[in-house]
Amino acid sequence: MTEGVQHRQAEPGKRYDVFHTDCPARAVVDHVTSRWGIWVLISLRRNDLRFYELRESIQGISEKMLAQTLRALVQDGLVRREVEPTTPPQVTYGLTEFGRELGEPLTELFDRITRRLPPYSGG
Amino acid sequence: MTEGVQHRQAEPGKRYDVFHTDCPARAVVDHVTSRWGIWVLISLRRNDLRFYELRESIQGISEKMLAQTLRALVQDGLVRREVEPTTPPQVTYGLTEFGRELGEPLTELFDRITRRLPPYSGG
DNA sequence: CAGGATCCTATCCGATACTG
DNA sequence: CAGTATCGGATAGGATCCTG
Repeated sequence: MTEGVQHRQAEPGKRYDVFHTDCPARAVVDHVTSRWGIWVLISLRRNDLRFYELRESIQGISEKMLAQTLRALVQDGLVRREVEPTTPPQVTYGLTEFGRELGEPLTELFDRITRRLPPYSGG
Repeated sequence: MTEGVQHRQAEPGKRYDVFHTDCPARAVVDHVTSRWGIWVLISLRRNDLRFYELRESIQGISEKMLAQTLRALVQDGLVRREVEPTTPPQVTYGLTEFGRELGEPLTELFDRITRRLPPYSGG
């Protein structure tokens, strides 16, 4: 990290850094590291997916949380949403360049964890 | 922290990965990406810190959450805890090799976000 | 299929008080 | 200093029902 990041204090008496909650980056960090955000991002790294494909890929996620997570990620500019006006309607999600940028360290993180912790004793 | 992971059985032909399981890696991911986990890890990358130093470094964190986060991270083998039997007692926290391994992508993630989102216009 | 609205519970997390 | 224990408000998140 940039060494000076933490103490980016603005006013005396009011300590003010990214570790605290006011920084806009903090919101992105929160979304990315939210319970489901990381999985959505990693899932979409491979290829674009539709809503139900995402839901199946990330088993355990509820539709509500998927929609909510997706919305936050789209707003943050990490995920791109494409609606095809067919019948029935198809919505495809994919990563933006920013999303792909963040997907890398996220995948690396995930990778390092699983490399160290064998997923299943049975294989 | 979040231990309420969906229990899912392995079915033949069914994809079974860390995305939707009680895989041990999932717990680590949850701890690392917990509200405070990432900041503790990043803080400790620079150098070892004592409890109160961590608390001051990560402004906004309560003692309860710091202790709780630290405990989880120590249990996961990411953080090392050293007690010096002095008076008053001193406890120093530092990263294990595993912790340092994970700190890298975490820092990279954080770095890429802040690089894109300038923390403060006035800063 | 893709999601919004609602209800409700689990948990997170901060404040406070106390211990060694 | 370095925590632990407890309480209570806030919120995250699941289940279900409903719509275009």
